[in-house]
Amino acid sequence: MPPALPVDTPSDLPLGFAEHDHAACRRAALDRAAARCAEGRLQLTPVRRRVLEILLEAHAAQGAYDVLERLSAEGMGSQPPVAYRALKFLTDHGFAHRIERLNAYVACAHPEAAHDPGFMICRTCGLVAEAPIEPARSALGRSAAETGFTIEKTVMEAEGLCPSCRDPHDPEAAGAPC
Amino acid sequence: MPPALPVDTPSDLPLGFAEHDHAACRRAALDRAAARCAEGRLQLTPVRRRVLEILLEAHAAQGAYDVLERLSAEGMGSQPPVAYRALKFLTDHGFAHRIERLNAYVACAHPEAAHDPGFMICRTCGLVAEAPIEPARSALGRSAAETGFTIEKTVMEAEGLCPSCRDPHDPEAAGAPC
DNA sequence: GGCTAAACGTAATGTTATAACCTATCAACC
DNA sequence: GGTTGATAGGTTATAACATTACGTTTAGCC
Repeated sequence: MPPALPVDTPSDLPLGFAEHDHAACRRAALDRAAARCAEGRLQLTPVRRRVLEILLEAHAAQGAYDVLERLSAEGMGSQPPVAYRALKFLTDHGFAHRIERLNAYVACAHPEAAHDPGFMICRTCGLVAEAPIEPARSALGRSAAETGFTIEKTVMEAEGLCPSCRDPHDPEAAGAPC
Repeated sequence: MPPALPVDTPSDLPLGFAEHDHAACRRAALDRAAARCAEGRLQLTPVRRRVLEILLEAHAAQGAYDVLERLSAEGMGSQPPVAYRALKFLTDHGFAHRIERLNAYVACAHPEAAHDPGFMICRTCGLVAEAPIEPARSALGRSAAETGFTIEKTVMEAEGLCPSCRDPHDPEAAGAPC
């Protein structure tokens, strides 16, 4: 068995596509969320914590009803609002993001700071990688500036093939297990 | 009554937010679509044509069921697949786009050529302006290139306030009637 | 005419999301 | 110690969005 990989990815790939010690990755994200909640007087209640854990299980998006099914199996509520309320808390506070293209949710890969996220979604393996975006520097941001449009929220999602799915046999192409 | 405005907007605002002769705008879009269909052996059937007309009525997004209701009132089909099939035809061939953020559809503002669209969505008046985007030059495109991710489709949507809704009394701020 | 492919009509169902109302908990305050 | 207000959770019902499946019609072609 190989030694545990560091949480910070050795390659320059974004977290979703890079091989890494995911158990540590999950733990770290959960700890950061707990710390942020403690600071900000936000309540990381059992349901909210569990939903975040479920989202953290993989760098892939999960539907609200998938999450609900997991909760339900564990006796934590069986009706849609339970899942939607927890997901709203997590997305409102930046612990998770909604992927509009998929009507689904992912844990945030950079929960340290507020940011406008962009996503790369692999249509084959379903992995989602998050890239921080500066709206002002995006193509759409430039259009908005010219137009006088005030951007409040951005949705930036690209769908396609991740390195591993594109070149299944290329060892250079990352190592996320697809 | 003022003379008709030219279809090409006098200001540098994108179509959705700029004052313009919308009747001419609609006619032109419909004519272009008809021409493209004739060239490409695509059938612009009555239902498809009517759905495009409905979408062209305003530079705002309409839900599939809004469209269906209109069709239904005119005796052109009353079940969801009627609307969804027509919308799929229009979006597949670039005559319309889907706005993921709104689960809704807009007529394309630049149907001459294939393009990756970006959108500015005003949360107050609902107007949607389309900006052509070059994915390769977008922030997400640069991330993808570094990552080795192959982009096949992009979703680029900004939600916020259009010039008119932000500065309701400023005559400089376009003139789209909100 | 008979064939095929594309489009359409319709019923049923699947998937995603929210409204509305009530209860539980807990801390602040008098 | 009881009242109050804020926040979270439980539950029912329903709204909103989308697709599957299957049969019929239409248009073009041999």
